[in-house]
Amino acid sequence: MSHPLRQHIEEIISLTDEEFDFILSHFTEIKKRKHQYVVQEGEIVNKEYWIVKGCLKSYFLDVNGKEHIIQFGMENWWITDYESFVKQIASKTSIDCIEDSELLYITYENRDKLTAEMHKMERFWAKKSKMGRIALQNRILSLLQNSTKERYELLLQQYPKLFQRVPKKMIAAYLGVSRETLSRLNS
Amino acid sequence: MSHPLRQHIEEIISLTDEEFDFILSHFTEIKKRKHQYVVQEGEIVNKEYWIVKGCLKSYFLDVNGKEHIIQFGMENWWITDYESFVKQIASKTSIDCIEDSELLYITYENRDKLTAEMHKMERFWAKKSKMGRIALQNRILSLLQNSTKERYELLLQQYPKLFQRVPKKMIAAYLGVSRETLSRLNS
DNA sequence: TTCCAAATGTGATCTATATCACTTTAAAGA
DNA sequence: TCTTTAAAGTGATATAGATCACATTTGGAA
Repeated sequence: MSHPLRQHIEEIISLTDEEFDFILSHFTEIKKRKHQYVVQEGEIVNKEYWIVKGCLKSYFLDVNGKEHIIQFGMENWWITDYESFVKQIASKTSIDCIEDSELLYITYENRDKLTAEMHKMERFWAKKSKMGRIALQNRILSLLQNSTKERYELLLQQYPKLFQRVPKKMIAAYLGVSRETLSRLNS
Repeated sequence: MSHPLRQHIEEIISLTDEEFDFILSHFTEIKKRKHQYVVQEGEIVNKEYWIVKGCLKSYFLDVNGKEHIIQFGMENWWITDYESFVKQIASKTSIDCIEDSELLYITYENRDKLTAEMHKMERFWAKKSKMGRIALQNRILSLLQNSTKERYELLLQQYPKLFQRVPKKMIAAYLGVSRETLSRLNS
């Protein structure tokens, strides 16, 4: 069985063994424990992470110290502070591990290099960027259109595994609702 | 003075006269009157529009017939149903002119062709896609974090011109609030 | 200029959700 | 295993915003 990252990339573009080895050589593996961070607010993020195993959240703390979750990440997902990574400015968000996690990261420089060296990967990331944008637009539409209960049920339906892995209060912070209200949705 | 589209593209990549002429040859100009549509819900969108002059809205009608505005477009902005255009599936949204408008459009095929023929344009659109994604993420953050009044004031501050050009009820439909509540924010 | 439709403002009421306070349950360390 | 901390449930209350109803203003179209 091939490397999970290879399977992931080959969902979009096909690769030879040599090409994949070349790609993989631009990545580094790291392990993090639950509660450890991979990105901290204020830093200029120069890595993009691909999740081999585990679960993470990217979140923003507002002026009142309230947490707003932008994204959960699980196996086969990419995670970083995208704005900081792309623009090379200070990050507004942090990323923490919700479980012990195994990650592969690529640095900004290596991603740049790989994009230039290998046109297929430029296309891969362009596609990912397009798909990410579409997903965000649909989330906005859902925030405008659906009630809290509807958004809760849609999330439950789309990512049932998430509910076994992350505390409800984080689901609430993702949906933009208080944990008390979320709790009462079940009754 | 050079073509406005050239100025727009040259904010990201520089072009020779020949290159720009080549790019422009892939576009077609159209004019639309106020209240005319450029995209209708249900169609497979195969054009991306660049606004030379005018003002448009892309919106979604929910099951109750309530309008939710995804995006306003004014001079130098791109507009289309991005999900329909990229995935070539039926559009969930419609796009109407709020004012008489002059548009340049590029078809899906021409965009594909131009991307393949001219690497610079592949990079241009990749950059646009990244920036679009960042903007959407910030809008989600704002929906999660800010009160209606704060979102109203942020919009007013970011796009003051918008308030002279579009009815308040559309601003309300963009912010995700009733027109009555928006009206009361001023008092 | 007149007339009609759309846009806007505003009062009264209803409802979903936030917030605060406290209890119960579960999980993680020591 | 015990102890501490985090998570989750629930009642009471406050509040922002939706909804309905109607008045007023504005902008086009005839």
